[in-house]
Amino acid sequence: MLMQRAMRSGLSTHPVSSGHPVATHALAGPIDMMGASMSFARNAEIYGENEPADYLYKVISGTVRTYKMLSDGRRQIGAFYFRGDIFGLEMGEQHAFSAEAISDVKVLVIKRSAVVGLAERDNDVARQLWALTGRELGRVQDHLLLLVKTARERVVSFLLEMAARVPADNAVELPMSRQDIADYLGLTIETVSRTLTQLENAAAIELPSSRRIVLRNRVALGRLNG
Amino acid sequence: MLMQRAMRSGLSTHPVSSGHPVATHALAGPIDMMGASMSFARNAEIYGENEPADYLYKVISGTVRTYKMLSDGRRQIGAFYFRGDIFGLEMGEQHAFSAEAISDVKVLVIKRSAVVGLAERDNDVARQLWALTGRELGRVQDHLLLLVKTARERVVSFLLEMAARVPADNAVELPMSRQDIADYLGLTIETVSRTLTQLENAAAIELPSSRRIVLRNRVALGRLNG
DNA sequence: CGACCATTTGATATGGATCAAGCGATGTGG
DNA sequence: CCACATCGCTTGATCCATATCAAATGGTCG
Repeated sequence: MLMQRAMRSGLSTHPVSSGHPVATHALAGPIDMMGASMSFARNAEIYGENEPADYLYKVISGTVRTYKMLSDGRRQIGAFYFRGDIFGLEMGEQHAFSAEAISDVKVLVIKRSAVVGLAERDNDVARQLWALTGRELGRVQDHLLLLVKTARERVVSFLLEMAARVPADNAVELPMSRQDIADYLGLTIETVSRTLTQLENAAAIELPSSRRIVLRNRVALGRLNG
Repeated sequence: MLMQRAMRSGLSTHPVSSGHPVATHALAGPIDMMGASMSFARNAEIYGENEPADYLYKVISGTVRTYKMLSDGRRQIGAFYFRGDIFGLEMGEQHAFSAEAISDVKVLVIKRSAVVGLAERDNDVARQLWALTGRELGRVQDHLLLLVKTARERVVSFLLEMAARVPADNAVELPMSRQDIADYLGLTIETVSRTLTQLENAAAIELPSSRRIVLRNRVALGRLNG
Protein backbone atom coordinates (compact mmCIF):
# COMPACT_ATOMS: atom_id res chain seq x y z
CA MET A 1 0.00 0.00 0.00
CA LEU A 2 3.03 2.25 -0.18
CA MET A 3 3.12 3.67 -3.65
CA GLN A 4 5.71 6.38 -3.44
CA ARG A 5 5.18 8.66 -6.34
CA ALA A 6 6.52 12.14 -5.75
CA MET A 7 7.38 14.37 -8.71
CA ARG A 8 4.62 13.03 -10.84
CA SER A 9 4.49 15.77 -13.41
CA GLY A 10 7.07 18.44 -13.89
CA LEU A 11 4.80 20.79 -15.86
CA SER A 12 4.68 23.82 -13.64
CA THR A 13 2.48 26.06 -15.74
CA HIS A 14 1.19 29.38 -14.58
CA PRO A 15 -2.33 30.70 -14.33
CA VAL A 16 -3.16 32.96 -17.23
CA SER A 17 -5.73 35.47 -16.12
CA SER A 18 -8.00 37.10 -18.62
CA GLY A 19 -7.65 39.98 -16.25
CA HIS A 20 -11.03 41.64 -16.33
CA PRO A 21 -14.24 41.18 -14.38
CA VAL A 22 -16.72 39.63 -16.73
CA ALA A 23 -20.36 38.75 -16.46
CA THR A 24 -20.42 35.43 -18.26
CA HIS A 25 -23.43 33.84 -19.88
CA ALA A 26 -25.77 33.51 -16.94
CA LEU A 27 -26.49 29.83 -16.34
CA ALA A 28 -28.71 30.02 -13.28
CA GLY A 29 -29.13 32.26 -10.26
CA PRO A 30 -27.42 35.40 -9.05
CA ILE A 31 -24.15 33.63 -8.32
CA ASP A 32 -23.38 33.56 -12.00
CA MET A 33 -23.80 37.30 -12.29
CA MET A 34 -20.79 38.08 -10.17
CA GLY A 35 -17.14 37.35 -10.42
CA ALA A 36 -14.42 37.43 -13.02
CA SER A 37 -13.48 34.85 -15.58
CA MET A 38 -9.98 33.41 -15.35
CA SER A 39 -7.99 30.85 -17.33
CA PHE A 40 -5.60 28.15 -16.18
CA ALA A 41 -3.32 26.05 -18.34
CA ARG A 42 -3.25 22.26 -18.12
CA ASN A 43 -1.80 21.14 -14.76
CA ALA A 44 -1.77 24.66 -13.34
CA GLU A 45 -2.69 25.02 -9.69
CA ILE A 46 -5.91 26.91 -9.06
CA TYR A 47 -5.47 26.96 -5.32
CA GLY A 48 -3.54 25.00 -2.72
CA GLU A 49 -4.61 23.11 0.36
CA ASN A 50 -4.61 25.39 3.43
CA GLU A 51 -4.65 28.57 1.39
CA PRO A 52 -7.30 31.08 2.47
CA ALA A 53 -10.62 30.17 0.87
CA ASP A 54 -11.59 33.66 -0.21
CA TYR A 55 -13.04 32.58 -3.52
CA LEU A 56 -15.22 29.90 -4.98
CA TYR A 57 -15.14 28.81 -8.58
CA LYS A 58 -17.51 27.76 -11.30
CA VAL A 59 -16.16 25.77 -14.23
CA ILE A 60 -16.89 27.45 -17.55
CA SER A 61 -14.89 25.00 -19.65
CA GLY A 62 -12.37 22.22 -19.05
CA THR A 63 -12.02 19.87 -16.09
CA VAL A 64 -10.66 20.38 -12.58
CA ARG A 65 -9.39 17.93 -9.97
CA THR A 66 -9.17 18.50 -6.24
CA TYR A 67 -6.78 16.41 -4.19
CA LYS A 68 -4.84 15.98 -1.00
CA MET A 69 -1.28 14.75 -0.68
CA LEU A 70 -0.81 12.16 2.06
CA SER A 71 2.30 12.35 4.21
CA ASP A 72 4.06 9.57 2.30
CA GLY A 73 3.58 11.14 -1.12
CA ARG A 74 0.41 9.33 -2.11
CA ARG A 75 -2.22 11.53 -3.67
CA GLN A 76 -5.95 11.16 -3.09
CA ILE A 77 -8.20 12.86 -5.59
CA GLY A 78 -11.36 14.15 -3.94
CA ALA A 79 -13.40 15.05 -6.99
CA PHE A 80 -13.50 15.95 -10.65
CA TYR A 81 -15.41 19.09 -11.65
CA PHE A 82 -16.86 19.63 -15.11
CA ARG A 83 -18.52 22.51 -16.93
CA GLY A 84 -21.17 24.08 -14.72
CA ASP A 85 -19.83 22.58 -11.47
CA ILE A 86 -18.98 24.81 -8.55
CA PHE A 87 -15.98 24.01 -6.36
CA GLY A 88 -13.83 25.61 -3.70
CA LEU A 89 -16.66 26.56 -1.34
CA GLU A 90 -15.51 25.87 2.20
CA MET A 91 -17.01 26.15 5.64
CA GLY A 92 -13.67 26.95 7.26
CA GLU A 93 -11.34 29.75 6.34
CA GLN A 94 -9.00 27.54 4.36
CA HIS A 95 -9.25 25.17 1.44
CA ALA A 96 -9.40 21.55 2.54
CA PHE A 97 -8.05 20.29 -0.80
CA SER A 98 -5.83 21.61 -3.56
CA ALA A 99 -7.31 22.26 -7.01
CA GLU A 100 -5.63 21.86 -10.39
CA ALA A 101 -6.64 22.19 -14.01
CA ILE A 102 -6.73 18.78 -15.73
CA SER A 103 -7.10 20.36 -19.15
CA ASP A 104 -6.92 24.03 -20.06
CA VAL A 105 -9.64 25.48 -17.90
CA LYS A 106 -11.73 28.60 -17.76
CA VAL A 107 -13.45 29.36 -14.46
CA LEU A 108 -15.65 32.03 -13.02
CA VAL A 109 -14.03 33.30 -9.81
CA ILE A 110 -16.48 34.50 -7.19
CA LYS A 111 -15.64 36.30 -3.99
CA ARG A 112 -16.84 34.24 -1.08
CA SER A 113 -17.63 37.21 1.11
CA ALA A 114 -19.85 38.62 -1.64
CA VAL A 115 -21.97 35.48 -1.87
CA VAL A 116 -22.12 34.96 1.87
CA GLY A 117 -23.02 38.61 2.33
CA LEU A 118 -25.74 38.32 -0.26
CA ALA A 119 -27.05 35.23 1.52
CA GLU A 120 -27.55 37.29 4.68
CA ARG A 121 -30.29 39.23 2.94
CA ASP A 122 -31.49 36.79 0.30
CA ASN A 123 -32.90 33.52 1.58
CA ASP A 124 -32.77 31.99 -1.87
CA VAL A 125 -29.04 32.50 -2.09
CA ALA A 126 -28.61 31.13 1.40
CA ARG A 127 -30.58 28.04 0.48
CA GLN A 128 -28.55 27.66 -2.69
CA LEU A 129 -25.30 27.74 -0.71
CA TRP A 130 -26.64 25.16 1.69
CA ALA A 131 -27.81 22.97 -1.17
CA LEU A 132 -24.37 23.22 -2.72
CA THR A 133 -22.72 21.96 0.45
CA GLY A 134 -25.36 19.26 0.67
CA ARG A 135 -24.75 18.08 -2.88
CA GLU A 136 -21.05 17.95 -2.15
CA LEU A 137 -21.76 15.91 0.97
CA GLY A 138 -23.76 13.41 -1.06
CA ARG A 139 -20.99 13.15 -3.60
CA VAL A 140 -18.35 12.46 -0.95
CA GLN A 141 -20.60 9.85 0.67
CA ASP A 142 -20.90 8.03 -2.65
CA HIS A 143 -17.15 8.30 -3.14
CA LEU A 144 -16.60 6.84 0.31
CA LEU A 145 -18.75 3.85 -0.53
CA LEU A 146 -16.70 3.36 -3.68
CA LEU A 147 -13.55 2.88 -1.66
CA VAL A 148 -14.73 -0.23 0.14
CA LYS A 149 -15.56 -2.06 -3.08
CA THR A 150 -13.36 -4.36 -5.17
CA ALA A 151 -11.17 -2.95 -7.93
CA ARG A 152 -13.58 -3.99 -10.64
CA GLU A 153 -16.54 -2.48 -8.84
CA ARG A 154 -14.66 0.77 -8.36
CA VAL A 155 -13.74 1.05 -12.01
CA VAL A 156 -17.29 0.23 -13.10
CA SER A 157 -18.72 2.79 -10.68
CA PHE A 158 -16.31 5.34 -12.02
CA LEU A 159 -17.31 4.68 -15.61
CA LEU A 160 -20.99 4.90 -14.78
CA GLU A 161 -20.45 8.11 -12.82
CA MET A 162 -18.57 9.68 -15.71
CA ALA A 163 -21.19 8.54 -18.21
CA ALA A 164 -23.88 10.09 -16.04
CA ARG A 165 -22.07 13.41 -15.65
CA VAL A 166 -20.82 13.84 -19.20
CA PRO A 167 -24.07 13.81 -21.16
CA ALA A 168 -22.77 11.81 -24.15
CA ASP A 169 -24.59 8.58 -23.41
CA ASN A 170 -22.66 5.35 -23.94
CA ALA A 171 -19.45 6.97 -25.15
CA VAL A 172 -17.33 8.76 -22.58
CA GLU A 173 -14.44 11.04 -23.44
CA LEU A 174 -12.23 11.00 -20.36
CA PRO A 175 -10.36 14.23 -19.74
CA MET A 176 -8.17 12.70 -17.04
CA SER A 177 -5.19 10.34 -17.11
CA ARG A 178 -5.03 6.81 -15.75
CA GLN A 179 -3.06 8.20 -12.84
CA ASP A 180 -5.90 10.58 -12.02
CA ILE A 181 -8.41 7.75 -12.18
CA ALA A 182 -6.22 5.55 -10.03
CA ASP A 183 -5.79 8.26 -7.40
CA TYR A 184 -9.53 8.86 -7.37
CA LEU A 185 -10.32 5.19 -6.91
CA GLY A 186 -7.55 4.35 -4.47
CA LEU A 187 -5.90 1.93 -6.91
CA THR A 188 -2.74 1.83 -9.03
CA ILE A 189 -2.63 2.70 -12.72
CA GLU A 190 -1.75 -0.91 -13.47
CA THR A 191 -4.87 -2.20 -11.75
CA VAL A 192 -7.05 0.39 -13.49
CA SER A 193 -5.56 -0.52 -16.84
CA ARG A 194 -5.89 -4.27 -16.30
CA THR A 195 -9.45 -3.91 -15.10
CA LEU A 196 -10.43 -1.92 -18.17
CA THR A 197 -8.92 -4.62 -20.39
CA GLN A 198 -10.86 -7.26 -18.46
CA LEU A 199 -14.08 -5.32 -18.96
CA GLU A 200 -13.30 -5.04 -22.65
CA ASN A 201 -12.66 -8.79 -22.88
CA ALA A 202 -15.95 -9.36 -21.09
CA ALA A 203 -17.62 -7.28 -23.83
CA ALA A 204 -18.92 -4.81 -21.27
CA ILE A 205 -17.01 -1.87 -22.71
CA GLU A 206 -14.94 -0.92 -25.75
CA LEU A 207 -11.71 1.08 -25.80
CA PRO A 208 -11.27 2.81 -29.17
CA SER A 209 -8.49 4.85 -27.58
CA SER A 210 -7.19 5.13 -24.04
CA ARG A 211 -9.20 8.29 -23.36
CA ARG A 212 -12.40 7.20 -25.07
CA ILE A 213 -14.60 4.50 -23.56
CA VAL A 214 -17.77 3.07 -25.00
CA LEU A 215 -20.21 1.44 -22.60
CA ARG A 216 -21.32 -1.55 -24.59
CA ASN A 217 -23.42 -3.37 -22.01
CA ARG A 218 -24.97 -1.28 -19.26
CA VAL A 219 -26.82 -4.22 -17.75
CA ALA A 220 -23.61 -6.18 -17.33
CA LEU A 221 -21.89 -3.11 -15.91
CA GLY A 222 -24.71 -2.57 -13.46
CA ARG A 223 -24.31 -6.17 -12.36
CA LEU A 224 -20.57 -5.65 -11.83
CA ASN A 225 -21.15 -2.41 -9.97
CA GLY A 226 -21.68 -4.09 -6.58
CA MET B 1 -12.85 -8.45 -0.34
CA LEU B 2 -16.04 -10.44 -0.18
CA MET B 3 -16.93 -10.77 3.45
CA GLN B 4 -20.41 -12.13 3.41
CA ARG B 5 -21.95 -11.48 6.72
CA ALA B 6 -25.70 -11.31 6.61
CA MET B 7 -27.74 -11.85 9.76
CA ARG B 8 -25.18 -10.30 11.98
CA SER B 9 -27.28 -9.70 15.02
CA GLY B 10 -30.68 -11.12 15.56
CA LEU B 11 -31.62 -8.70 18.30
CA SER B 12 -34.63 -6.97 16.82
CA THR B 13 -35.49 -4.65 19.65
CA HIS B 14 -38.18 -2.04 19.40
CA PRO B 15 -38.05 1.67 19.97
CA VAL B 16 -39.38 2.61 23.37
CA SER B 17 -40.80 6.09 23.17
CA SER B 18 -41.10 8.20 26.24
CA GLY B 19 -44.12 9.47 24.41
CA HIS B 20 -44.30 13.10 25.31
CA PRO B 21 -42.86 16.27 23.82
CA VAL B 22 -40.18 17.46 26.19
CA ALA B 23 -37.93 20.49 26.26
CA THR B 24 -34.68 18.92 27.41
CA HIS B 25 -31.82 20.71 29.11
CA ALA B 26 -30.98 23.31 26.51
CA LEU B 27 -27.42 22.77 25.29
CA ALA B 28 -27.12 25.50 22.69
CA GLY B 29 -29.38 27.37 20.29
CA PRO B 30 -33.07 27.30 19.50
CA ILE B 31 -32.87 23.84 17.93
CA ASP B 32 -32.64 22.32 21.38
CA MET B 33 -35.83 24.02 22.48
CA MET B 34 -38.01 22.04 20.15
CA GLY B 35 -38.74 18.42 19.71
CA ALA B 36 -39.56 15.42 21.84
CA SER B 37 -37.25 13.09 23.66
CA MET B 38 -37.36 9.45 22.66
CA SER B 39 -35.57 6.29 23.78
CA PHE B 40 -34.23 3.37 21.78
CA ALA B 41 -32.94 0.09 23.11
CA ARG B 42 -29.57 -1.31 22.12
CA ASN B 43 -29.55 -2.32 18.43
CA ALA B 44 -32.95 -0.78 17.76
CA GLU B 45 -33.39 0.97 14.44
CA ILE B 46 -33.93 4.71 14.69
CA TYR B 47 -34.66 5.12 11.01
CA GLY B 48 -34.00 3.19 7.82
CA GLU B 49 -32.26 4.11 4.62
CA ASN B 50 -34.72 5.61 2.12
CA GLU B 51 -37.32 6.37 4.74
CA PRO B 52 -38.70 9.93 4.57
CA ALA B 53 -36.34 12.27 6.41
CA ASP B 54 -38.98 14.21 8.30
CA TYR B 55 -36.97 14.40 11.51
CA LEU B 56 -33.48 15.09 12.67
CA TYR B 57 -32.03 13.87 15.93
CA LYS B 58 -29.77 15.05 18.68
CA VAL B 59 -28.11 12.49 20.92
CA ILE B 60 -28.91 13.06 24.58
CA SER B 61 -27.21 9.90 25.82
CA GLY B 62 -25.76 6.75 24.33
CA THR B 63 -24.17 6.18 20.93
CA VAL B 64 -25.63 5.89 17.45
CA ARG B 65 -24.26 4.39 14.25
CA THR B 66 -25.37 5.18 10.72
CA TYR B 67 -24.69 2.68 7.96
CA LYS B 68 -25.51 1.42 4.52
CA MET B 69 -25.86 -2.19 3.45
CA LEU B 70 -24.07 -3.00 0.20
CA SER B 71 -25.79 -5.29 -2.24
CA ASP B 72 -23.72 -8.33 -1.21
CA GLY B 73 -24.46 -8.02 2.49
CA ARG B 74 -21.42 -6.01 3.47
CA ARG B 75 -22.16 -3.15 5.82
CA GLN B 76 -20.41 0.21 5.71
CA ILE B 77 -20.72 2.37 8.78
CA GLY B 78 -20.86 6.04 7.89
CA ALA B 79 -20.46 7.58 11.32
CA PHE B 80 -20.73 7.23 15.08
CA TYR B 81 -22.68 9.90 16.96
CA PHE B 82 -22.14 10.68 20.63
CA ARG B 83 -23.85 12.86 23.21
CA GLY B 84 -24.51 16.29 21.76
CA ASP B 85 -24.11 15.23 18.11
CA ILE B 86 -26.88 15.88 15.63
CA PHE B 87 -27.62 13.34 12.91
CA GLY B 88 -30.30 12.52 10.36
CA LEU B 89 -30.37 15.94 8.69
CA GLU B 90 -30.68 15.40 4.95
CA MET B 91 -30.81 17.60 1.90
CA GLY B 92 -33.07 15.20 0.01
CA GLU B 93 -36.42 13.90 1.15
CA GLN B 94 -35.06 10.55 2.27
CA HIS B 95 -32.42 9.31 4.66
CA ALA B 96 -29.22 8.35 2.87
CA PHE B 97 -28.18 5.96 5.65
CA SER B 98 -29.89 3.84 8.28
CA ALA B 99 -29.42 4.70 11.95
CA GLU B 100 -29.28 2.31 14.91
CA ALA B 101 -28.69 2.58 18.63
CA ILE B 102 -25.34 1.06 19.60
CA SER B 103 -26.16 1.25 23.28
CA ASP B 104 -29.45 2.24 24.89
CA VAL B 105 -29.96 5.70 23.48
CA LYS B 106 -31.98 8.77 24.28
CA VAL B 107 -32.42 11.29 21.49
CA LEU B 108 -34.16 14.57 20.94
CA VAL B 109 -36.38 14.25 17.88
CA ILE B 110 -36.85 17.46 15.93
CA LYS B 111 -39.25 18.03 13.07
CA ARG B 112 -37.29 18.98 10.00
CA SER B 113 -39.98 21.24 8.62
CA ALA B 114 -39.99 23.18 11.90
CA VAL B 115 -36.28 23.90 11.77
CA VAL B 116 -36.25 24.64 8.07
CA GLY B 117 -39.27 26.90 8.51
CA LEU B 118 -37.56 28.70 11.34
CA ALA B 119 -34.48 29.12 9.17
CA GLU B 120 -36.58 31.01 6.63
CA ARG B 121 -37.02 33.82 9.09
CA ASP B 122 -33.97 33.46 11.30
CA ASN B 123 -30.61 33.80 9.57
CA ASP B 124 -28.80 32.40 12.57
CA VAL B 125 -30.71 29.18 12.37
CA ALA B 126 -30.12 29.03 8.64
CA ARG B 127 -26.41 29.47 9.16
CA GLN B 128 -26.44 26.83 11.87
CA LEU B 129 -28.08 24.34 9.54
CA TRP B 130 -25.54 25.11 6.86
CA ALA B 131 -22.69 24.78 9.35
CA LEU B 132 -24.07 21.42 10.41
CA THR B 133 -24.01 20.13 6.86
CA GLY B 134 -20.54 21.58 6.45
CA ARG B 135 -19.22 19.85 9.56
CA GLU B 136 -20.67 16.59 8.32
CA LEU B 137 -18.96 17.15 4.98
CA GLY B 138 -15.63 17.63 6.71
CA ARG B 139 -16.15 14.49 8.73
CA VAL B 140 -16.92 12.40 5.66
CA GLN B 141 -13.90 13.80 3.86
CA ASP B 142 -11.69 12.72 6.74
CA HIS B 143 -13.35 9.31 6.75
CA LEU B 144 -12.72 8.99 3.04
CA LEU B 145 -9.01 9.67 3.53
CA LEU B 146 -8.97 6.97 6.20
CA LEU B 147 -10.06 4.37 3.71
CA VAL B 148 -7.01 4.68 1.49
CA LYS B 149 -4.60 4.07 4.35
CA THR B 150 -3.10 0.79 5.60
CA ALA B 151 -4.88 -1.28 8.23
CA ARG B 152 -2.62 -0.05 10.99
CA GLU B 153 -3.02 3.57 9.99
CA ARG B 154 -6.80 3.16 9.93
CA VAL B 155 -6.93 1.65 13.40
CA VAL B 156 -4.63 4.32 14.80
CA SER B 157 -6.69 7.09 13.17
CA PHE B 158 -9.80 5.55 14.65
CA LEU B 159 -8.32 5.45 18.14
CA LEU B 160 -7.14 9.05 17.91
CA GLU B 161 -10.53 10.16 16.59
CA MET B 162 -12.33 8.42 19.44
CA ALA B 163 -9.91 9.83 21.99
CA ALA B 164 -10.54 13.31 20.61
CA ARG B 165 -14.32 12.97 20.65
CA VAL B 166 -14.74 11.25 23.98
CA PRO B 167 -13.15 13.76 26.34
CA ALA B 168 -11.48 11.21 28.66
CA ASP B 169 -7.90 11.80 27.55
CA ASN B 170 -5.67 8.77 27.12
CA ALA B 171 -8.28 6.20 28.14
CA VAL B 172 -11.09 5.50 25.70
CA GLU B 173 -14.22 3.55 26.60
CA LEU B 174 -15.46 2.20 23.28
CA PRO B 175 -19.23 1.80 23.06
CA MET B 176 -19.06 -0.18 19.83
CA SER B 177 -18.09 -3.75 18.98
CA ARG B 178 -15.14 -4.90 16.93
CA GLN B 179 -17.59 -5.55 14.12
CA ASP B 180 -18.72 -1.93 14.22
CA ILE B 181 -15.12 -0.72 14.16
CA ALA B 182 -14.28 -3.07 11.30
CA ASP B 183 -17.27 -1.90 9.24
CA TYR B 184 -16.33 1.71 9.90
CA LEU B 185 -12.73 1.17 8.81
CA GLY B 186 -13.42 -1.12 5.88
CA LEU B 187 -11.54 -4.00 7.52
CA THR B 188 -12.43 -7.37 9.08
CA ILE B 189 -12.79 -7.93 12.82
CA GLU B 190 -9.77 -10.22 12.68
CA THR B 191 -7.57 -7.52 11.19
CA VAL B 192 -8.81 -4.96 13.72
CA SER B 193 -8.15 -7.36 16.57
CA ARG B 194 -4.69 -8.34 15.33
CA THR B 195 -3.75 -4.71 14.74
CA LEU B 196 -4.76 -3.76 18.27
CA THR B 197 -2.64 -6.59 19.64
CA GLN B 198 0.30 -5.40 17.54
CA LEU B 199 -0.11 -1.88 18.88
CA GLU B 200 -0.19 -3.26 22.39
CA ASN B 201 2.98 -5.29 21.77
CA ALA B 202 4.58 -2.14 20.39
CA ALA B 203 3.74 -0.44 23.70
CA ALA B 204 1.68 2.20 21.91
CA ILE B 205 -1.56 1.24 23.63
CA GLU B 206 -2.85 -0.91 26.46
CA LEU B 207 -5.96 -3.13 26.45
CA PRO B 208 -7.27 -3.60 29.99
CA SER B 209 -10.45 -5.01 28.47
CA SER B 210 -11.68 -5.31 24.91
CA ARG B 211 -13.82 -2.19 25.20
CA ARG B 212 -11.31 -0.06 27.08
CA ILE B 213 -8.20 1.23 25.39
CA VAL B 214 -5.44 3.27 26.95
CA LEU B 215 -3.29 5.39 24.67
CA ARG B 216 0.13 4.86 26.14
CA ASN B 217 2.28 6.64 23.59
CA ARG B 218 0.65 9.40 21.57
CA VAL B 219 3.86 10.31 19.78
CA ALA B 220 4.30 6.78 18.49
CA LEU B 221 0.63 6.67 17.51
CA GLY B 222 0.95 9.94 15.64
CA ARG B 223 3.91 8.49 13.79
CA LEU B 224 1.88 5.41 12.85
CA ASN B 225 -1.07 7.53 11.76
CA GLY B 226 0.26 8.14 8.24
C1' DC C 1 -22.18 -24.64 35.95
C1' DG C 2 -23.20 -24.35 31.13
C1' DA C 3 -24.64 -21.86 26.88
C1' DC C 4 -23.80 -18.14 24.17
C1' DC C 5 -21.56 -14.44 22.06
C1' DA C 6 -17.55 -11.43 21.33
C1' DT C 7 -12.85 -11.48 20.80
C1' DT C 8 -8.37 -13.32 19.92
C1' DT C 9 -5.15 -16.27 17.66
C1' DG C 10 -3.55 -19.46 14.01
C1' DA C 11 -3.09 -21.29 9.12
C1' DT C 12 -3.85 -20.47 4.44
C1' DA C 13 -5.57 -18.08 0.23
C1' DT C 14 -5.91 -14.19 -2.80
C1' DG C 15 -6.62 -9.51 -4.82
C1' DG C 16 -4.16 -5.89 -5.82
C1' DA C 17 0.60 -3.69 -5.26
C1' DT C 18 5.14 -3.67 -6.82
C1' DC C 19 8.82 -4.35 -9.99
C1' DA C 20 9.94 -4.63 -14.73
C1' DA C 21 9.52 -4.65 -19.59
C1' DG C 22 7.16 -3.64 -23.95
C1' DC C 23 4.34 -0.73 -26.97
C1' DG C 24 2.12 3.05 -29.34
C1' DA C 25 1.52 7.97 -29.93
C1' DT C 26 3.51 12.50 -29.97
C1' DG C 27 7.05 15.63 -30.48
C1' DT C 28 11.97 17.21 -31.59
C1' DG C 29 16.34 17.79 -33.66
C1' DG C 30 19.28 16.43 -37.43
C1' DC D 1 11.20 13.32 -43.52
C1' DC D 2 13.12 10.23 -40.62
C1' DA D 3 15.66 8.62 -36.19
C1' DC D 4 14.99 8.81 -31.70
C1' DA D 5 13.72 10.49 -27.11
C1' DT D 6 9.64 10.94 -24.18
C1' DC D 7 5.37 10.01 -22.18
C1' DG D 8 1.20 7.56 -21.14
C1' DC D 9 -0.56 3.18 -21.19
C1' DT D 10 -0.58 -1.89 -21.23
C1' DT D 11 1.06 -6.40 -20.08
C1' DG D 12 3.80 -9.81 -17.44
C1' DA D 13 5.96 -11.92 -13.13
C1' DT D 14 6.24 -11.89 -8.35
C1' DC D 15 5.24 -10.39 -3.63
C1' DC D 16 2.67 -9.09 0.32
C1' DA D 17 -1.13 -7.14 3.21
C1' DT D 18 -5.30 -8.36 4.38
C1' DA D 19 -9.27 -11.60 3.74
C1' DT D 20 -10.91 -16.03 4.68
C1' DC D 21 -11.44 -20.23 7.17
C1' DA D 22 -10.97 -22.47 11.54
C1' DA D 23 -10.31 -23.11 16.33
C1' DA D 24 -9.34 -21.59 21.04
C1' DT D 25 -10.25 -18.33 24.75
C1' DG D 26 -12.83 -15.37 27.63
C1' DG D 27 -16.55 -12.81 29.42
C1' DT D 28 -21.73 -12.52 30.56
C1' DC D 29 -26.07 -14.12 31.88
C1' DG D 30 -29.44 -17.64 32.83
